[in-house]
Amino acid sequence: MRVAAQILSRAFFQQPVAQLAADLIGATLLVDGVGGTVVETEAYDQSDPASHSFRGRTLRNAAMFGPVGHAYVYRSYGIHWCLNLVCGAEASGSAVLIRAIEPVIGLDVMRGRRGVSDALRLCSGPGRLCQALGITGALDGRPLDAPPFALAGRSGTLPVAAGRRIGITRGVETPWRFGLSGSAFLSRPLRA
DNA sequence: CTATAGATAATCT
DNA sequence: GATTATCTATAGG
Repeated sequence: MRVAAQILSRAFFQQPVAQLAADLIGATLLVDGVGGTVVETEAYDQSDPASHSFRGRTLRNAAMFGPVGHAYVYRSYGIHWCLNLVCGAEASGSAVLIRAIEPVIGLDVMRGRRGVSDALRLCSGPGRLCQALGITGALDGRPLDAPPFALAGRSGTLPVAAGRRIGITRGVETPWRFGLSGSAFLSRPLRA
């Protein structure tokens, strides 16, 4: 078995967005040394009516049309920050939303930022994990292979399940939500 | 356990 | 003026 985690290459981010979203399950994401294992993602691309990039480039979603392997961070419902990883072909407007991670490193830091002690509620949701990891709009467009980010791929094969995305009103039929089967850290259970 | 309201601001119609 | 890739607190079964 492999011990050291792989640094993710440029080619990794140039996969089709749904493939990348599935392959990110099990990856390790850290911000300033705080974070854990990705257990839930959703894919969005420009042909998808649920995507921020659907109506073309705007000031907010500019990072989605920038280089792959960078972050797209936006404010949701005026309150929360949400983290995406830009991917696909260059300037294609594709990104993977990170919806939940299993907290592994820096639990006390995350508890302090979140004001919650229960590990199951620390990072189980896109807004929650951004608060726990200290992700804000200041990180929008930043490369994922340089500080404060650290991202490493999984080593083996994991049971990944797909389902419908959450919180959208258009494109609901597209099964582009992916999660680690059976994980207790999903924002919501995945049903087949 | 499920259901619903309220917060809060950029973007879109 | 309406909508939104959300979360929390609170009320009810």
